[in-house]
Amino acid sequence: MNTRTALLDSAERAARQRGYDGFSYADLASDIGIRKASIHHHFPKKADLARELIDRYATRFADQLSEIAAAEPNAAAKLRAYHGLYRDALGAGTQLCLCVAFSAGRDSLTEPVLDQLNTFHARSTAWLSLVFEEGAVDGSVANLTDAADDARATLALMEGAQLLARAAVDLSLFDQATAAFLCRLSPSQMH
Amino acid sequence: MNTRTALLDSAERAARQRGYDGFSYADLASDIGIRKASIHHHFPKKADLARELIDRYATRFADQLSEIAAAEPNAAAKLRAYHGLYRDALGAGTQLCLCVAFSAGRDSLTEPVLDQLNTFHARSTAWLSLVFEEGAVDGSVANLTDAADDARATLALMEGAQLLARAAVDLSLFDQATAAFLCRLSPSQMH
DNA sequence: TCGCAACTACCTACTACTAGGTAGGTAATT
DNA sequence: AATTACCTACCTAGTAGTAGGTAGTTGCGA
Repeated sequence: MNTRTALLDSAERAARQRGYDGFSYADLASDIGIRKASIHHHFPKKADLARELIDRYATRFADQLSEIAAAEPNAAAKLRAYHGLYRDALGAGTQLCLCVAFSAGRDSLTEPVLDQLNTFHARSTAWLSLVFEEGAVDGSVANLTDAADDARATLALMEGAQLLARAAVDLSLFDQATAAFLCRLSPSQMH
Repeated sequence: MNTRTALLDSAERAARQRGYDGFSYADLASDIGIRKASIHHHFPKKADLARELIDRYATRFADQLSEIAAAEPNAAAKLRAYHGLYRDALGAGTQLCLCVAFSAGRDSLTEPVLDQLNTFHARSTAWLSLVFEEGAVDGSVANLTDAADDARATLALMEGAQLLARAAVDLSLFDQATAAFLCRLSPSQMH
Protein backbone atom coordinates (compact mmCIF):
# COMPACT_ATOMS: atom_id res chain seq x y z
CA MET A 1 0.00 0.00 0.00
CA ASN A 2 1.44 3.37 -0.90
CA THR A 3 1.39 6.57 1.12
CA ARG A 4 -1.38 8.16 -0.91
CA THR A 5 -3.77 5.28 -0.23
CA ALA A 6 -2.75 5.23 3.42
CA LEU A 7 -3.63 8.91 3.64
CA LEU A 8 -7.03 8.29 2.08
CA ASP A 9 -7.68 5.42 4.50
CA SER A 10 -6.67 7.54 7.47
CA ALA A 11 -8.76 10.49 6.28
CA GLU A 12 -11.78 8.26 5.76
CA ARG A 13 -11.56 6.86 9.27
CA ALA A 14 -11.17 10.34 10.72
CA ALA A 15 -13.99 11.85 8.67
CA ARG A 16 -16.38 9.01 9.46
CA GLN A 17 -15.63 9.41 13.18
CA ARG A 18 -15.62 13.18 13.49
CA GLY A 19 -16.92 14.78 10.32
CA TYR A 20 -15.10 17.01 7.84
CA ASP A 21 -14.52 19.86 10.34
CA GLY A 22 -13.41 17.46 13.04
CA PHE A 23 -10.07 16.31 11.62
CA SER A 24 -6.96 17.97 10.23
CA TYR A 25 -3.89 17.33 8.10
CA ALA A 26 -1.98 17.17 11.37
CA ASP A 27 -4.11 14.19 12.45
CA LEU A 28 -3.30 12.35 9.22
CA ALA A 29 0.40 13.19 9.41
CA SER A 30 0.56 11.81 12.93
CA ASP A 31 -1.33 8.68 11.94
CA ILE A 32 0.74 7.92 8.83
CA GLY A 33 4.12 9.09 10.10
CA ILE A 34 5.00 11.78 7.58
CA ARG A 35 5.25 15.54 7.97
CA LYS A 36 2.11 17.62 7.60
CA ALA A 37 3.50 19.58 4.66
CA SER A 38 4.11 16.33 2.76
CA ILE A 39 0.38 15.70 2.54
CA HIS A 40 0.02 18.72 0.28
CA HIS A 41 2.07 16.93 -2.33
CA HIS A 42 -0.66 14.33 -2.63
CA PHE A 43 -3.65 16.57 -1.88
CA PRO A 44 -2.85 20.27 -2.42
CA LYS A 45 -5.95 21.40 -0.51
CA LYS A 46 -8.14 19.69 2.07
CA ALA A 47 -11.03 20.02 -0.39
CA ASP A 48 -9.05 17.94 -2.89
CA LEU A 49 -8.73 15.23 -0.28
CA ALA A 50 -12.46 15.37 0.44
CA ARG A 51 -13.23 15.07 -3.25
CA GLU A 52 -11.12 11.96 -3.66
CA LEU A 53 -12.50 10.47 -0.46
CA ILE A 54 -16.08 10.71 -1.60
CA ASP A 55 -15.28 9.62 -5.16
CA ARG A 56 -13.68 6.40 -4.02
CA TYR A 57 -16.33 5.82 -1.36
CA ALA A 58 -19.12 6.22 -3.91
CA THR A 59 -17.34 3.88 -6.33
CA ARG A 60 -16.85 1.25 -3.67
CA PHE A 61 -20.47 1.55 -2.55
CA ALA A 62 -21.73 1.28 -6.14
CA ASP A 63 -19.63 -1.88 -6.54
CA GLN A 64 -21.17 -3.29 -3.38
CA LEU A 65 -24.68 -2.55 -4.69
CA SER A 66 -23.83 -4.29 -7.97
CA GLU A 67 -22.58 -7.32 -6.07
CA ILE A 68 -25.77 -7.43 -4.04
CA ALA A 69 -27.90 -7.10 -7.17
CA ALA A 70 -26.01 -9.98 -8.77
CA ALA A 71 -25.86 -12.26 -5.76
CA GLU A 72 -29.21 -11.96 -4.05
CA PRO A 73 -32.21 -13.83 -5.43
CA ASN A 74 -35.04 -11.45 -4.53
CA ALA A 75 -35.88 -7.98 -3.28
CA ALA A 76 -36.01 -9.00 0.38
CA ALA A 77 -32.54 -10.53 0.23
CA LYS A 78 -31.20 -7.45 -1.53
CA LEU A 79 -32.69 -5.16 1.12
CA ARG A 80 -31.33 -7.31 3.91
CA ALA A 81 -27.88 -7.06 2.34
CA TYR A 82 -28.28 -3.31 1.89
CA HIS A 83 -29.18 -3.04 5.58
CA GLY A 84 -26.03 -5.06 6.31
CA LEU A 85 -23.87 -2.56 4.44
CA TYR A 86 -25.06 0.23 6.72
CA ARG A 87 -24.78 -1.88 9.84
CA ASP A 88 -21.21 -2.94 8.96
CA ALA A 89 -20.24 0.64 8.13
CA LEU A 90 -21.02 1.60 11.75
CA GLY A 91 -18.36 -0.58 13.26
CA ALA A 92 -19.27 -0.74 16.93
CA GLY A 93 -21.03 2.59 16.69
CA THR A 94 -17.69 4.33 16.42
CA GLN A 95 -18.13 5.77 12.93
CA LEU A 96 -20.67 6.66 10.29
CA CYS A 97 -21.07 6.11 6.59
CA LEU A 98 -18.93 8.82 4.97
CA CYS A 99 -21.93 10.51 3.39
CA VAL A 100 -23.77 10.70 6.70
CA ALA A 101 -20.68 12.22 8.31
CA PHE A 102 -20.27 14.73 5.47
CA SER A 103 -23.97 15.70 5.31
CA ALA A 104 -24.16 17.30 8.74
CA GLY A 105 -21.20 19.59 7.95
CA ARG A 106 -22.17 20.19 4.37
CA ASP A 107 -21.58 23.98 4.53
CA SER A 108 -17.85 23.31 4.80
CA LEU A 109 -17.77 21.26 1.61
CA THR A 110 -16.94 22.52 -1.87
CA GLU A 111 -19.36 22.35 -4.79
CA PRO A 112 -17.78 19.27 -6.42
CA VAL A 113 -17.92 17.39 -3.13
CA LEU A 114 -21.55 18.40 -2.60
CA ASP A 115 -22.38 17.33 -6.15
CA GLN A 116 -20.87 13.92 -5.51
CA LEU A 117 -22.64 13.66 -2.14
CA ASN A 118 -25.99 14.33 -3.75
CA THR A 119 -25.18 12.00 -6.63
CA PHE A 120 -24.45 9.31 -4.06
CA HIS A 121 -27.88 9.80 -2.53
CA ALA A 122 -29.60 9.89 -5.92
CA ARG A 123 -27.90 6.68 -7.04
CA SER A 124 -28.71 4.90 -3.79
CA THR A 125 -32.32 5.98 -4.16
CA ALA A 126 -32.43 4.83 -7.78
CA TRP A 127 -31.02 1.42 -6.86
CA LEU A 128 -33.47 1.03 -4.00
CA SER A 129 -36.36 2.04 -6.27
CA LEU A 130 -35.49 -0.80 -8.62
CA VAL A 131 -35.33 -3.18 -5.69
CA PHE A 132 -38.73 -2.10 -4.40
CA GLU A 133 -40.17 -2.48 -7.89
CA GLU A 134 -38.75 -6.00 -7.92
CA GLY A 135 -40.35 -6.53 -4.52
CA ALA A 136 -43.72 -5.50 -5.91
CA VAL A 137 -43.36 -8.28 -8.47
CA ASP A 138 -41.83 -11.05 -6.37
CA GLY A 139 -43.91 -10.35 -3.27
CA SER A 140 -40.97 -10.65 -0.90
CA VAL A 141 -41.49 -7.23 0.70
CA ALA A 142 -44.55 -6.27 2.71
CA ASN A 143 -46.36 -2.96 2.97
CA LEU A 144 -45.14 -1.45 -0.26
CA THR A 145 -46.23 2.00 -1.32
CA ASP A 146 -44.66 4.00 -4.16
CA ALA A 147 -41.26 2.48 -5.01
CA ALA A 148 -39.49 5.84 -5.09
CA ASP A 149 -41.02 6.85 -1.74
CA ASP A 150 -40.09 3.51 -0.19
CA ALA A 151 -36.58 3.95 -1.57
CA ARG A 152 -36.10 7.37 -0.03
CA ALA A 153 -37.66 6.29 3.21
CA THR A 154 -35.26 3.35 3.41
CA LEU A 155 -32.22 5.53 2.75
CA ALA A 156 -33.40 8.02 5.37
CA LEU A 157 -34.03 5.21 7.86
CA MET A 158 -30.52 3.78 7.39
CA GLU A 159 -28.85 7.16 7.77
CA GLY A 160 -30.98 8.10 10.75
CA ALA A 161 -30.46 4.76 12.46
CA GLN A 162 -26.70 5.21 12.03
CA LEU A 163 -26.90 8.63 13.69
CA LEU A 164 -28.81 7.27 16.68
CA ALA A 165 -26.32 4.45 17.13
CA ARG A 166 -23.38 6.81 16.69
CA ALA A 167 -24.68 9.31 19.21
CA ALA A 168 -24.77 6.63 21.89
CA VAL A 169 -21.94 4.46 20.46
CA ASP A 170 -24.38 1.56 20.66
CA LEU A 171 -24.89 -0.69 17.65
CA SER A 172 -28.05 -2.17 19.17
CA LEU A 173 -29.81 1.15 18.59
CA PHE A 174 -29.28 0.66 14.87
CA ASP A 175 -30.77 -2.82 15.15
CA GLN A 176 -33.80 -1.58 17.08
CA ALA A 177 -34.41 1.31 14.72
CA THR A 178 -34.36 -1.01 11.72
CA ALA A 179 -36.15 -4.01 13.26
CA ALA A 180 -39.55 -3.02 11.87
CA PHE A 181 -38.00 -2.60 8.42
CA LEU A 182 -36.47 -6.11 8.56
CA CYS A 183 -39.86 -7.52 9.59
CA ARG A 184 -41.22 -6.40 6.21
CA LEU A 185 -38.78 -8.70 4.40
CA SER A 186 -39.59 -12.33 3.67
CA PRO A 187 -37.17 -14.75 5.33
CA SER A 188 -34.35 -16.08 3.20
CA GLN A 189 -35.29 -19.28 1.38
CA MET A 190 -33.61 -22.44 2.54
CA HIS A 191 -31.70 -24.23 -0.19
CA MET B 1 -34.14 39.89 25.09
CA ASN B 2 -30.85 39.93 26.95
CA THR B 3 -27.38 39.21 25.62
CA ARG B 4 -27.19 35.76 27.12
CA THR B 5 -30.34 34.62 25.31
CA ALA B 6 -29.14 36.26 22.10
CA LEU B 7 -25.92 34.27 22.34
CA LEU B 8 -27.84 31.04 22.83
CA ASP B 9 -30.05 31.84 19.84
CA SER B 10 -27.05 32.63 17.68
CA ALA B 11 -25.19 29.52 18.82
CA GLU B 12 -28.22 27.35 18.12
CA ARG B 13 -28.56 28.68 14.58
CA ALA B 14 -24.85 28.18 13.96
CA ALA B 15 -24.73 24.69 15.46
CA ARG B 16 -27.82 23.57 13.56
CA GLN B 17 -26.31 24.82 10.31
CA ARG B 18 -22.73 23.65 10.71
CA GLY B 19 -22.43 21.33 13.69
CA TYR B 20 -20.47 21.80 16.92
CA ASP B 21 -17.05 21.90 15.24
CA GLY B 22 -18.27 24.22 12.53
CA PHE B 23 -18.83 27.40 14.53
CA SER B 24 -16.82 29.47 16.97
CA TYR B 25 -17.10 32.14 19.65
CA ALA B 26 -15.88 34.56 17.00
CA ASP B 27 -18.94 33.77 14.88
CA LEU B 28 -21.26 34.51 17.81
CA ALA B 29 -19.39 37.71 18.73
CA SER B 30 -19.71 38.95 15.18
CA ASP B 31 -23.39 38.06 15.05
CA ILE B 32 -24.33 39.64 18.38
CA GLY B 33 -21.95 42.63 18.25
CA ILE B 34 -19.90 42.05 21.38
CA ARG B 35 -16.25 41.12 21.79
CA LYS B 36 -15.27 37.49 21.72
CA ALA B 37 -13.84 37.59 25.22
CA SER B 38 -17.17 38.86 26.56
CA ILE B 39 -18.82 35.58 25.72
CA HIS B 40 -16.71 33.87 28.33
CA HIS B 41 -18.49 35.84 30.99
CA HIS B 42 -21.74 34.11 30.08
CA PHE B 43 -20.28 30.74 29.02
CA PRO B 44 -16.78 30.16 30.43
CA LYS B 45 -16.12 27.26 28.06
CA LYS B 46 -17.61 26.29 24.72
CA ALA B 47 -18.74 23.03 26.35
CA ASP B 48 -20.76 25.09 28.86
CA LEU B 49 -22.50 26.76 25.95
CA ALA B 50 -23.22 23.39 24.33
CA ARG B 51 -24.68 22.09 27.58
CA GLU B 52 -27.06 25.00 27.92
CA LEU B 53 -27.99 24.80 24.24
CA ILE B 54 -29.05 21.21 24.44
CA ASP B 55 -30.76 21.62 27.83
CA ARG B 56 -33.00 24.37 26.55
CA TYR B 57 -33.57 22.61 23.23
CA ALA B 58 -34.65 19.44 25.00
CA THR B 59 -36.93 21.38 27.32
CA ARG B 60 -38.53 23.21 24.43
CA PHE B 61 -38.97 19.97 22.48
CA ALA B 62 -40.50 18.23 25.49
CA ASP B 63 -42.95 21.11 25.82
CA GLN B 64 -43.86 20.75 22.17
CA LEU B 65 -44.48 17.02 22.63
CA SER B 66 -46.71 17.75 25.63
CA GLU B 67 -48.68 20.26 23.60
CA ILE B 68 -49.13 17.73 20.81
CA ALA B 69 -50.22 15.07 23.29
CA ALA B 70 -52.78 17.45 24.75
CA ALA B 71 -54.08 18.88 21.51
CA GLU B 72 -54.27 15.99 19.08
CA PRO B 73 -57.18 13.55 19.25
CA ASN B 74 -55.49 10.36 18.11
CA ALA B 75 -52.18 8.68 17.35
CA ALA B 76 -52.23 9.58 13.67
CA ALA B 77 -52.73 13.25 14.42
CA LYS B 78 -49.97 13.16 17.01
CA LEU B 79 -47.57 11.54 14.55
CA ARG B 80 -48.48 14.03 11.86
CA ALA B 81 -47.71 16.84 14.29
CA TYR B 82 -44.45 15.16 15.30
CA HIS B 83 -43.50 14.95 11.63
CA GLY B 84 -44.31 18.65 11.35
CA LEU B 85 -41.88 19.50 14.18
CA TYR B 86 -39.05 17.90 12.24
CA ARG B 87 -40.11 19.44 8.98
CA ASP B 88 -40.36 22.92 10.51
CA ALA B 89 -36.98 22.50 12.23
CA LEU B 90 -35.39 22.14 8.78
CA GLY B 91 -36.26 25.59 7.64
CA ALA B 92 -35.73 25.48 3.90
CA GLY B 93 -33.18 22.73 4.29
CA THR B 94 -30.71 25.21 5.75
CA GLN B 95 -30.39 23.66 9.21
CA LEU B 96 -30.97 20.53 11.23
CA CYS B 97 -32.54 19.65 14.52
CA LEU B 98 -29.86 20.44 17.11
CA CYS B 99 -29.52 16.81 18.16
CA VAL B 100 -29.01 15.68 14.58
CA ALA B 101 -26.33 18.34 14.14
CA PHE B 102 -24.62 17.35 17.40
CA SER B 103 -24.79 13.57 16.79
CA ALA B 104 -22.45 13.53 13.80
CA GLY B 105 -19.73 15.36 15.73
CA ARG B 106 -20.37 13.60 19.00
CA ASP B 107 -16.66 12.94 19.71
CA SER B 108 -16.19 16.68 20.30
CA LEU B 109 -18.88 16.80 22.97
CA THR B 110 -18.39 16.48 26.71
CA GLU B 111 -19.97 13.76 28.81
CA PRO B 112 -22.83 15.93 30.20
CA VAL B 113 -23.75 17.03 26.67
CA LEU B 114 -23.66 13.44 25.43
CA ASP B 115 -25.81 12.33 28.36
CA GLN B 116 -28.38 14.97 27.50
CA LEU B 117 -28.23 14.07 23.80
CA ASN B 118 -28.95 10.44 24.58
CA THR B 119 -31.64 11.41 27.09
CA PHE B 120 -33.25 13.46 24.33
CA HIS B 121 -33.34 10.42 22.09
CA ALA B 122 -34.62 8.17 24.87
CA ARG B 123 -37.41 10.58 25.77
CA SER B 124 -38.43 11.01 22.15
CA THR B 125 -38.52 7.25 21.77
CA ALA B 126 -40.56 6.82 24.94
CA TRP B 127 -43.08 9.44 23.81
CA LEU B 128 -43.36 7.83 20.38
CA SER B 129 -43.82 4.38 21.96
CA LEU B 130 -46.83 5.69 23.88
CA VAL B 131 -48.23 7.17 20.69
CA PHE B 132 -47.81 3.90 18.78
CA GLU B 133 -49.46 2.04 21.65
CA GLU B 134 -52.34 4.49 21.38
CA GLY B 135 -52.38 3.82 17.65
CA ALA B 136 -52.72 0.11 18.27
CA VAL B 137 -55.84 0.86 20.27
CA ASP B 138 -57.47 3.56 18.16
CA GLY B 139 -56.59 1.97 14.83
CA SER B 140 -55.44 5.27 13.30
CA VAL B 141 -52.01 3.97 12.29
CA ALA B 142 -51.43 1.21 9.76
CA ASN B 143 -48.78 -1.49 9.67
CA LEU B 144 -47.88 -1.47 13.32
CA THR B 145 -45.29 -3.81 14.71
CA ASP B 146 -43.72 -3.53 18.18
CA ALA B 147 -44.41 -0.05 19.57
CA ALA B 148 -40.82 0.47 20.74
CA ASP B 149 -39.45 -0.64 17.36
CA ASP B 150 -41.89 1.61 15.52
CA ALA B 151 -40.90 4.46 17.81
CA ARG B 152 -37.19 4.09 17.12
CA ALA B 153 -37.77 3.60 13.45
CA THR B 154 -39.79 6.82 13.33
CA LEU B 155 -37.12 8.80 15.15
CA ALA B 156 -34.45 7.41 12.83
CA LEU B 157 -36.60 8.20 9.78
CA MET B 158 -37.08 11.83 10.87
CA GLU B 159 -33.39 12.35 11.57
CA GLY B 160 -32.33 10.61 8.38
CA ALA B 161 -34.84 12.52 6.28
CA GLN B 162 -33.50 15.75 7.72
CA LEU B 163 -29.95 14.76 6.75
CA LEU B 164 -30.97 14.02 3.16
CA ALA B 165 -32.78 17.32 2.86
CA ARG B 166 -29.90 19.19 4.49
CA ALA B 167 -27.29 17.64 2.23
CA ALA B 168 -29.11 18.93 -0.84
CA VAL B 169 -30.71 21.99 0.84
CA ASP B 170 -34.00 20.72 -0.52
CA LEU B 171 -37.01 20.40 1.77
CA SER B 172 -38.87 18.26 -0.77
CA LEU B 173 -36.43 15.43 -0.05
CA PHE B 174 -37.70 15.38 3.52
CA ASP B 175 -41.25 15.19 2.22
CA GLN B 176 -40.45 12.36 -0.16
CA ALA B 177 -38.54 10.40 2.45
CA THR B 178 -41.46 10.63 4.87
CA ALA B 179 -44.31 10.25 2.38
CA ALA B 180 -44.69 6.51 3.01
CA PHE B 181 -44.77 7.15 6.75
CA LEU B 182 -47.56 9.73 6.35
CA CYS B 183 -49.53 7.25 4.25
CA ARG B 184 -49.75 5.00 7.30
CA LEU B 185 -51.67 7.67 9.20
CA SER B 186 -55.45 7.97 9.01
CA PRO B 187 -56.60 11.31 7.60
CA SER B 188 -57.64 13.94 10.11
CA GLN B 189 -61.31 13.72 11.00
CA MET B 190 -63.49 16.56 9.81
CA HIS B 191 -65.44 18.20 12.63
C1' DT C 1 25.39 -0.15 -19.25
C1' DC C 2 25.94 4.38 -17.72
C1' DG C 3 25.39 9.18 -17.00
C1' DC C 4 22.32 12.63 -16.45
C1' DA C 5 18.08 15.38 -16.55
C1' DA C 6 13.67 15.27 -14.86
C1' DC C 7 10.67 13.92 -11.58
C1' DT C 8 8.81 12.30 -7.14
C1' DA C 9 8.07 12.23 -2.38
C1' DC C 10 9.41 13.58 1.15
C1' DC C 11 11.83 17.33 4.35
C1' DT C 12 12.44 21.97 7.18
C1' DA C 13 10.98 26.36 7.91
C1' DC C 14 7.70 29.44 7.78
C1' DT C 15 3.24 32.36 7.00
C1' DA C 16 -1.19 33.93 8.09
C1' DC C 17 -4.94 33.05 10.37
C1' DT C 18 -8.25 31.00 13.66
C1' DA C 19 -9.59 29.01 17.88
C1' DG C 20 -10.56 28.74 22.84
C1' DG C 21 -9.33 30.83 26.67
C1' DT C 22 -7.19 34.15 30.55
C1' DA C 23 -6.05 38.47 32.98
C1' DG C 24 -6.81 42.78 34.36
C1' DG C 25 -9.50 46.94 33.68
C1' DT C 26 -13.78 50.00 33.68
C1' DA C 27 -18.39 51.95 33.56
C1' DA C 28 -22.84 50.95 34.87
C1' DT C 29 -25.86 48.72 37.96
C1' DT C 30 -27.46 46.87 42.21
C1' DA D 1 -19.13 48.74 48.21
C1' DA D 2 -19.95 44.92 45.59
C1' DT D 3 -21.27 43.03 41.45
C1' DT D 4 -22.12 42.70 36.57
C1' DA D 5 -21.22 42.86 31.79
C1' DC D 6 -18.72 44.32 29.02
C1' DC D 7 -13.77 45.97 27.28
C1' DT D 8 -8.56 45.55 25.60
C1' DA D 9 -4.69 42.92 25.42
C1' DC D 10 -2.77 38.87 25.28
C1' DC D 11 -1.83 33.79 25.64
C1' DT D 12 -1.15 29.00 23.80
C1' DA D 13 -2.33 25.85 20.51
C1' DG D 14 -4.00 24.53 16.28
C1' DT D 15 -5.11 25.02 11.29
C1' DA D 16 -4.39 25.13 6.18
C1' DG D 17 -1.18 26.25 3.25
C1' DT D 18 3.47 27.87 0.75
C1' DA D 19 8.40 27.97 -0.48
C1' DG D 20 12.54 26.12 -1.20
C1' DG D 21 15.50 22.16 -0.47
C1' DT D 22 17.16 17.20 -0.91
C1' DA D 23 17.63 12.28 -1.56
C1' DG D 24 15.95 8.71 -4.18
C1' DT D 25 13.91 7.13 -8.47
C1' DT D 26 12.93 6.96 -13.29
C1' DG D 27 13.54 7.30 -18.11
C1' DC D 28 16.20 7.96 -21.99
C1' DG D 29 19.93 8.78 -25.19
C1' DA D 30 24.53 7.62 -26.09
